[in-house]
Amino acid sequence: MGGEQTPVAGDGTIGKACDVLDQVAAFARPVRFAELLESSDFPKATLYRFLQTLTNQGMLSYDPDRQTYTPGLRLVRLAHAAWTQSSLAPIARPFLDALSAETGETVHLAQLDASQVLYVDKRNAAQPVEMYSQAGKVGPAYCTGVGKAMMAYLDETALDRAVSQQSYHKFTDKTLTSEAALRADLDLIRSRGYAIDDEEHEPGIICIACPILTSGGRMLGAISVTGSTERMNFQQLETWVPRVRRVADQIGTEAQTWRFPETRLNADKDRIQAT
Amino acid sequence: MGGEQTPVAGDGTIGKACDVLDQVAAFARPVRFAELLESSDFPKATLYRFLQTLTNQGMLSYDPDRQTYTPGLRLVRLAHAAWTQSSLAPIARPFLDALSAETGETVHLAQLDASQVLYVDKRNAAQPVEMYSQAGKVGPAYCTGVGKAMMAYLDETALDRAVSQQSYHKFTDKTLTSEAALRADLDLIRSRGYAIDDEEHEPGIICIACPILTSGGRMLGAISVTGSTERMNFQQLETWVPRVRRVADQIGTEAQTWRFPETRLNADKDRIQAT
DNA sequence: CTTTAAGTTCCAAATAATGAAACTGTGTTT
DNA sequence: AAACACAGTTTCATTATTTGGAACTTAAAG
Repeated sequence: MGGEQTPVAGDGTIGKACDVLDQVAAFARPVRFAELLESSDFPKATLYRFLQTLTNQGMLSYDPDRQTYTPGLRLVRLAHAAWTQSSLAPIARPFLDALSAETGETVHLAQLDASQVLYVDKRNAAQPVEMYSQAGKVGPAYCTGVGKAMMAYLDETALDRAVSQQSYHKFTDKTLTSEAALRADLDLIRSRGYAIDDEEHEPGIICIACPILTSGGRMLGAISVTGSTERMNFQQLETWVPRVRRVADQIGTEAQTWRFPETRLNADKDRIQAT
Repeated sequence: MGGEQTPVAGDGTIGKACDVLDQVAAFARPVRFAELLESSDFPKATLYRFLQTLTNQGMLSYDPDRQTYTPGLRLVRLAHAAWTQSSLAPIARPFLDALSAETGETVHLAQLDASQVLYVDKRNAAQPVEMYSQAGKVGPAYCTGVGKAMMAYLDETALDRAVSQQSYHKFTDKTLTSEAALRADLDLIRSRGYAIDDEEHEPGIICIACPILTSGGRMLGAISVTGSTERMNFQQLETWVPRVRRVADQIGTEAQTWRFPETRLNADKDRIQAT
């Protein structure tokens, strides 16, 4: 399964440290030193010192019983800050609530991270949102509605990089599996103003997605409404397009206008009320 | 060499980079270069390059319109991995569900991170009191039930460090504000097996908390049941202690026994069902 | 058109990272 | 019990990166 390596290499020591973090995260389970060593380009001593330092910093966590590493708690703390300080997710929240209530369908808010789709928030008709089990997930960009909607509005440089970094795995027989096919679809998306995913990632799952843009044309993210072919077809799903586009525009405008509320030094985060 | 100057100890370049991340997160809002420079020990050029590199790595995110930095999306992705790979949170989940259903009160799962309480999971009360804490949030350790429960079971070295790192701000007139008072309470907690928070953090909020320990005595975290003085007193709340302790023990045992399920290389995480 | 502040680049000196090899400790085989 | 294999840890001379004062380039204010 190709493309798990970050060829971005550079950025000195910090870049290497981040690579190690990604590597640990990529295992999707607690991992031993020897396993990491095998899948790593670093020599033993170097990798060892990285793990020591990162663990010491709380970016990794080490289980002495099992002798395994996992991504650390400090990341959770920092991610919480990332989520709340973002100029997109907190703003979009009420809009997602509304959109979810109106459509009764699954709604996603996504951003682009390292040419991948990162789901930042979600409304599922049935289940309530659980922050770190649902948001934070990543998915492919070339075969999802939000992914294509976002890529379509990247500037040329970023687009080239993003397009070339996709892995083009054929999830279904409708998946676009070439750069050319993807670029053609992106052109279509730009002229139409929204993206569709016609079972390109999962059979039976279709969706429409709109980019979130600032007035200056900068792409911030995307939102989508997802349905299943068992319950609906594209005709029905596309009736939501104007609504979704309006919501996307509103979020884009607000995100641009919005200033972070002034925090008084004292009574800002004392509302924890939890022991 | 001495090196007594820096308030924040550094693990070389990586430690410094992490400090910068924390600093950005600590502002709790998008922050400009100049603001960071002012609150930083680093010289201009150094800080500048750190911000460049971290932004480039996705650990920070830069808003070109506003010229501000916030913690980056990559942290959200990594935190998601931290949450799912942790040997505590996923295991504790069903137990929290059960405890929440039985008690009808707010239930927290916390871990210790840098001598602070980090809330890792949470269940809201049936009759939701106004509550702002959420997963990822941090709180003080010296005046919360979970915080004291965890500190009481640290080994001597870690305890000394933790106790000395508390800020001892007097939130209410019942807050313990000295190292001596805290240590005395921790002794009591050890002999009793659970911690109480008697409005020490917020007026009207009381709670009982039990540590989660491995059979080897290693402290993994804590769980708590929180109530409000308007609806109940300690007599009532403490009837839950045996139940909470049993749950904590079960979680501790499972966390120790548990092996991460083998991941098939193929059909691992494609169940995203999101476009 | 100045002036001031904010952000960016340069480069020699200082510092930190590197990694081959040697070492330690633990558990297993002969 | 000695010999071995193995996973993890430490050492240290070499090499590469980081550092930060100062100079430079905008961008806004007077």
